[in-house]
Amino acid sequence: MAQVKPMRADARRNYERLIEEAAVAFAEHGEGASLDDIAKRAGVGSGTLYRHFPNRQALLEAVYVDAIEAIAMRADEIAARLPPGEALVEWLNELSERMIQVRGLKTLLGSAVTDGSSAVLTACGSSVKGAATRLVEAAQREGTVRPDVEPIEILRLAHGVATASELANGEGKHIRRYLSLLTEGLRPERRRADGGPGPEN
Amino acid sequence: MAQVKPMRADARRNYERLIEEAAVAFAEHGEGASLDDIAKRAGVGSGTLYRHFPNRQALLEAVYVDAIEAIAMRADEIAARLPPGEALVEWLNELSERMIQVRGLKTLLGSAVTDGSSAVLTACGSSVKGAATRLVEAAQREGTVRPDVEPIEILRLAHGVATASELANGEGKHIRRYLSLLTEGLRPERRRADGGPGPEN
DNA sequence: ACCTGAACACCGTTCAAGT
DNA sequence: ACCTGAACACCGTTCAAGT
Repeated sequence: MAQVKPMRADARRNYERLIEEAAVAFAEHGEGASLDDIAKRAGVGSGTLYRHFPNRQALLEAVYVDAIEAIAMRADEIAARLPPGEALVEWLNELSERMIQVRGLKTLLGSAVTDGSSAVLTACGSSVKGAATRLVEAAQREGTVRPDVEPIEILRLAHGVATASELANGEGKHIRRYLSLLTEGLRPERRRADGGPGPEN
Repeated sequence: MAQVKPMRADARRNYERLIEEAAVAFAEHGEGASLDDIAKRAGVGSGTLYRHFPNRQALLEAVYVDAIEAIAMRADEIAARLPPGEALVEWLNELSERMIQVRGLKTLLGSAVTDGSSAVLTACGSSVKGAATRLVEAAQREGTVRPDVEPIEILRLAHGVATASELANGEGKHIRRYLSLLTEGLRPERRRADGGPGPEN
């Protein structure tokens, strides 16, 4: 299942070179980097780039799949270390940080949580959605997150928090701050400072 | 003070025609509409467009100043009708709605609340910042908004909310929902359901 | 003082010709 | 089957020449 059709040796080499150079170019010039330039740097004709990646989105995704999968896996690592509520916040923090630090990742993840997102991107974003769902539902069972919020809503709001932090300054210095302003709204109204949702009557 | 240098009649006419056509083009093709096309539709050479508007941002701003001023003025209308806390939320709702409905306005207002925003845009965004400041401070005096949040932070978060709603679907159906998830975090933790911040000791 | 529009550099995308 | 690169259409931006 790994490879439906084994690529011809030269095709495979070109494919990999393109991804390498695309990663460099995106990091250097942002997600709008010249596709022609990427092809040239990879030592292939521009037509070859289009053969492998029909549009910029496809190339962006190929470049960032690993980073996206890594984010999804971090969710479980964090969940094993922290109580559900804190784990969710911590993961959202890392997610937002990466969206700002890795140029192009924000737009890509944005399309992944958009209502009418393409089938290609749905596949790529689904592991992130899965991770979010696990964290959110655990926190809801724990009682630290409102039971009426959907995981996808939280992902979209994290995207919003990243956007807000980006406005504040280029890097992600304000993520924690904006995230805390948001999470307070995600919690059920607290009646007490101590633990346990003590029965009222 | 209205006009430092009265423009030559033809220049003034071109200036206005450009803004008119730019408004149509931005509404039709988004904020990335072809500048050359706008010049052609306005019946002027492309150089004339650049003479009046050195870059796309300048043109966008000229097209949307009125809309931006209108938003700022709405703040006072709403403040006269509702208690401070509700007024803020209502205004943020209208602000976010317009950011989504009027193409290009979101990016423009985004630059206005960005840390290192250009001098041109600062001038244009300052009335919005003023409006936000009045509403936020009134709500803080009333005790319905945390005293440690800055107006500019709330403007950035509203931008984030608009972004999140945009991901949810093209129009702004989810703004109220996402805004309420946020505002819960803007309120000081409620100890009581009844009014008045009763003195603790 | 202002306008015009050709000219330039740079894109993305396609496709006939090659291997 | 895959690659090449010229060709095309379309940008933004500049600037010499015009009024």
